[in-house]
Amino acid sequence: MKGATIRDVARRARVSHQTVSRVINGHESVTAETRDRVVRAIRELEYVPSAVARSLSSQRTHTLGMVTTDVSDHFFAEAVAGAEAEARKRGYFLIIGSIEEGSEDDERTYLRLMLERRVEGLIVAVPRLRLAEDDLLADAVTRIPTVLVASDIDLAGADHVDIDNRRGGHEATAYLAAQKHRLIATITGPLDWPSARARLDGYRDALRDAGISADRSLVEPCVDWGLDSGRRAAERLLESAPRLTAIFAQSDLLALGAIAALRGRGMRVPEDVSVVGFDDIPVSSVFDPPLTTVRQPMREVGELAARLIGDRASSPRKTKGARHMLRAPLVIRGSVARLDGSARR
Amino acid sequence: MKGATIRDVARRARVSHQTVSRVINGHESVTAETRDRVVRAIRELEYVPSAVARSLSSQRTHTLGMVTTDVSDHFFAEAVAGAEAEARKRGYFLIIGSIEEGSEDDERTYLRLMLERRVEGLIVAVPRLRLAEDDLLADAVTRIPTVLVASDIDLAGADHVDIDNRRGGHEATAYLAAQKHRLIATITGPLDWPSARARLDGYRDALRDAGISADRSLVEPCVDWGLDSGRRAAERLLESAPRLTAIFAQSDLLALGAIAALRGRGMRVPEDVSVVGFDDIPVSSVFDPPLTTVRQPMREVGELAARLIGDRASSPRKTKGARHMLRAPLVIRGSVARLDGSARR
DNA sequence: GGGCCGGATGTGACCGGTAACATAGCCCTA
DNA sequence: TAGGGCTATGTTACCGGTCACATCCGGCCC
Repeated sequence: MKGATIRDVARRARVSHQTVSRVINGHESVTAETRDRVVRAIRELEYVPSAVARSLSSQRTHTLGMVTTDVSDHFFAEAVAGAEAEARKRGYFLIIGSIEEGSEDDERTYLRLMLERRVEGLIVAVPRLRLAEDDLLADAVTRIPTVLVASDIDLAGADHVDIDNRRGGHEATAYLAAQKHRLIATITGPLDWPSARARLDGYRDALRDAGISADRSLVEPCVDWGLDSGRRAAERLLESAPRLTAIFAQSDLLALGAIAALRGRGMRVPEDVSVVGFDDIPVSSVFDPPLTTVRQPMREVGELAARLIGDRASSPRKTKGARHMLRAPLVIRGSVARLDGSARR
Repeated sequence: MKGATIRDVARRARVSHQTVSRVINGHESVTAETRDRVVRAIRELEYVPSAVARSLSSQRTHTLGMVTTDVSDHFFAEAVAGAEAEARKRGYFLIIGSIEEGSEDDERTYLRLMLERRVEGLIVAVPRLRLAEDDLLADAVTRIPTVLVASDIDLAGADHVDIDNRRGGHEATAYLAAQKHRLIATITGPLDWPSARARLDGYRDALRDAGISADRSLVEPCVDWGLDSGRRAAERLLESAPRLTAIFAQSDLLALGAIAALRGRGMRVPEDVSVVGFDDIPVSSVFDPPLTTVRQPMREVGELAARLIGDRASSPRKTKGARHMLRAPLVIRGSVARLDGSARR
């Protein structure tokens, strides 16, 4: 019998539906003998309890929702994996809505869907959030615990989790400066991403700290974070600043693209130009040269987001949301050379 | 009012709850005037309909479930993204369960959860499925449309979607043979993955077709698909078969690891040893040398899986499941050199 | 031996929607 | 002008669980 209900089971085991419910939920106070009869009936009828009905009557869905940028992006996939693991550990099920560039569905649609499904917590990992003033999101925050990931909008009542991009950008640039580089260019991601702006700020901070004056021709923004953009950006940089000796690229892919372009021009990395990336994607370590980069702990970001929600859900609601910054440490490998006053080109 | 229900709205708009339901579902036969009153009440009460209640009474969840291997693996993330996009296009919501290596939760747990949530279709993308004889999965198949992705178990009634790994392995190897290589080694993934075995079969087929006799010392299996494994495998190969001129690695990461190892031994790629990978991950094209590899259309796999389920759900149930093979084409780049009888080492 | 207690089980309402049918106007036609 | 049919709306049951409370029964205490 396919659509067996709790009452079907009850009838077969000749008990009340309530007793079946007790058996399912491992309640005390059921005779071993009765339990057996019920368990057997469940098996015979291939009964699978309905989470839908349970949710309706118990008013609990044991579900968290996560709205994210396209999961085929490694970065977000990691965050999802982290959040999922943590959620499951706490007895929640994670449902995700992955927003594709160019799809009709946007974050509002997903947010709405999740609210309708009565998720008990919400993780929003959409960096280019256009919802700043959105009633829907503000509304969600008043209903359920909400965590914003990698977003710069400040939503009262919501927790925020982010990578310390500014510090990461600072470390990368400072490291290059410490290796005696002076003409340090940077290839940024799309500047409508808060993370791109923060990394750029870190870059500028570090130059200032090192007593290097900023040069606008050394800053090259891209429309996306991909390889091709990195390649083209490097080519533009070589036009505008042919004497640069180092590049801080805001993503590993941008860095790899830049390296390809440099090689195409007959330059060696790191001997002629040093390169630092950002992300630490899996291939970075085997690239030739192994890429020096800033590691983003995305998995931990996801975990932390889920944990914060779990905490909020269980404890009496704390008043205001905090901003949690995870450090992105510099991983030193082989794509940066020390610039000695002597040998260069 | 936070927990407003359809009846609260009805009271406020001074209509019956059924009329509210009609407005929500865009039903005809509601006066513009009445509709206005209802819409206003909905807004004032910040009413969000409950998908839970709706599902219970309508017996429809508009939800597909996808159980997959860890989504932080690029390969599966792509498949998820594809399935999600297609599902949404058809009005379904995709909920995913991402199984982590070493976590307590296994596919059975997730399968169970999805069944409880009354998903209307199921995509199972767990290559190393231990469920072959599992009652739970067999049971699921009888209840709802099910698609198995990249699995070699044959489940009556379920559709199967897979990459044509055997053909892919054949193409890669045949290409090397066509470039006059004779001592062609292969680095395989874990042989408990069906895809690894199929690619190995393709490799063997191609050798046979080219009249090259198989040599067991040229086959090097790995415990995972990662970089380090590729590196170590290449080192073992150089021990056992120092005169090899080509390697077919069953994943791009294995290939990149192998290339790193070869370089570590002072060998050039492709001049001394040619390498072909499998996957076509994003960095393959910018690697130095650009990697010749077999492209896996994972996104399409996910899309197709979702589409098959949608079709099944809407049309009268076709009897048996079909096996759909997607072709994985060889992408020729720069990591393979033609071996002329003349110059070699 | 009656009353009380607590464990095992049953009863009925309820969660928030949808479905099916009922009803009340209203217009149209014979 | 009565009856038929259509439109707008209301009424009630139902989906499949959980919850609160009722009931039954045996044992124990005084």
